[in-house]
Amino acid sequence: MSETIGFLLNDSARLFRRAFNARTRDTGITALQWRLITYLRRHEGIRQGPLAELIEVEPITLSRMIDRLVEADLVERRADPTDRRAWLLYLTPRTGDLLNAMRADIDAMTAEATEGLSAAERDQLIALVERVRANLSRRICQKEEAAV
Amino acid sequence: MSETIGFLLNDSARLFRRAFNARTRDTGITALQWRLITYLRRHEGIRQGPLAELIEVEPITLSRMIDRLVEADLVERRADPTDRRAWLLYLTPRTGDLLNAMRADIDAMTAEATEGLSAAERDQLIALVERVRANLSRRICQKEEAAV
DNA sequence: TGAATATAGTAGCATCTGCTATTATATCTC
DNA sequence: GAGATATAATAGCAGATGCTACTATATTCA
Repeated sequence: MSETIGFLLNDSARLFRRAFNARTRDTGITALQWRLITYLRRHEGIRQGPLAELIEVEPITLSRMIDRLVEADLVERRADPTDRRAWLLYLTPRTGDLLNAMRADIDAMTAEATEGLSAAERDQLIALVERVRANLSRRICQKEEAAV
Repeated sequence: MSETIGFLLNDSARLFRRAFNARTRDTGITALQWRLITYLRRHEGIRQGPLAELIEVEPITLSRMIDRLVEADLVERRADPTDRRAWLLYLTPRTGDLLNAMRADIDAMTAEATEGLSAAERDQLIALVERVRANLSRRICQKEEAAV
């Protein structure tokens, strides 16, 4: 039993990304870009820093994802009038159409990934993985607090 | 509820990698290198192709990971006497010591990630994620068969 | 045997990720 | 107000990942 939960999660996540990207390659949107956009849609006008914190990636990671989305005309950076260091993030008109067009694929992917699981098992899976995520998330915060 | 299981898995896996790498940085070994080495230890003398298939990554992905491990003197590539295209992979003497030294950290990480879960819940989590992984793995195979 | 086909591995390109360090701007403190 | 400190974002570097295309070698088949 040397297969720990960490590596199991990593494998599953990677296989999911691969399947997702294979399915949506013609749209030019990757799995993680789609997910970032869905977050952004619910927080239009947010700065990069808080968005990075929200999805719990490093600011530089987000910065580069935004670079590509701006390049693809899916996201717009507007100067923050109250702070010249900061950008405010907005979706472009293109984005809504793309999200809608991809929605069915996402749902199908999710269904395939959880095929054979009962509704109760799916709920339980999500609940358990969320607890793991919370544990790992909490560790980081504690570490930061300890450093202060 | 737009948080699908795929993205949840991805987040958890990423946070696990981050915590793992922060903890083992002084060893120079990343989470995924450690995991590759543990596979390799049980299959010394294997070729790159079959090992890639075993851990279900693309051959080129494995090839580059092996490059780095060779560079770090943890893995050795020996020419296959029966096929001049192929390499046989072996661990170096350094590797065993490193694995033993890291074992405690891995176990601690896993414990932290599943903190608050009962033994039964941990088993269930692993069982459910394994089913998801199997689903996603199977999809690829079906696709390949369909393509033939 | 020689040409067609298949296989083992790698190169180029791109995305995602994070660490450390840096720049530009804002805030705080004296 | 000026210097110290903090913050928003980015640059350089590196690892992990996969796609397409390629090279070198092996196998097959005519």
